[in-house]
Amino acid sequence: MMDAGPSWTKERVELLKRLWSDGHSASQIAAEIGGVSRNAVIGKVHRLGLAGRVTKPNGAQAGRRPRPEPESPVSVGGTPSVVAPAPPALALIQPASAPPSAVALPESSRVTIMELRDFMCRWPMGDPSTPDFRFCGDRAITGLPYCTHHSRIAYQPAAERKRDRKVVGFR
DNA sequence: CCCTGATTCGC
DNA sequence: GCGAATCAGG
Repeated sequence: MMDAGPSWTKERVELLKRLWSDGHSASQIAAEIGGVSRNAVIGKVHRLGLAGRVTKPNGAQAGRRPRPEPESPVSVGGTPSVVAPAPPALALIQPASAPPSAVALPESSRVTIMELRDFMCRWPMGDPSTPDFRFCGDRAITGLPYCTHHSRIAYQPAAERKRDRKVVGFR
């Protein structure tokens, strides 16, 4: 019987259209239809002109592919030695203007970056990528970015470590 | 690392 | 036309 590779039959295309317009993702559709990869689905969607269900702001659509460039077969396989401009240290940001509820600060409440003040502990709490990210906000030790509690955590001396020295190698 | 869609290009 | 590879981004 029919065992040829399940190509884009009319039925499959219609199913694709329906699922796509229903908001299913490409991988979901691929799994639903079966026998095709999500790339195949995406490719088909584009060929059908169904792409761009949601118009994103500024046409800031995902993934662009500028120009891979095959790489010269003749050139020597040299080390890229790419320049790494990465900044040496992460600068902590602090608000220049006064926070919403300035003056009176609760002793121990977490603060947002907008509420963070010079004298507040900058110990990060939570996931910076989530909206509930906060800083400790307690009174920081003068001259240090952290409160007493977090300073102890941040600046742990190498003490209490010399005991129990096991024989690591020869001697 | 998981996921998303977009794009390119050899087939 | 097809879709793997590769990309950018959440």
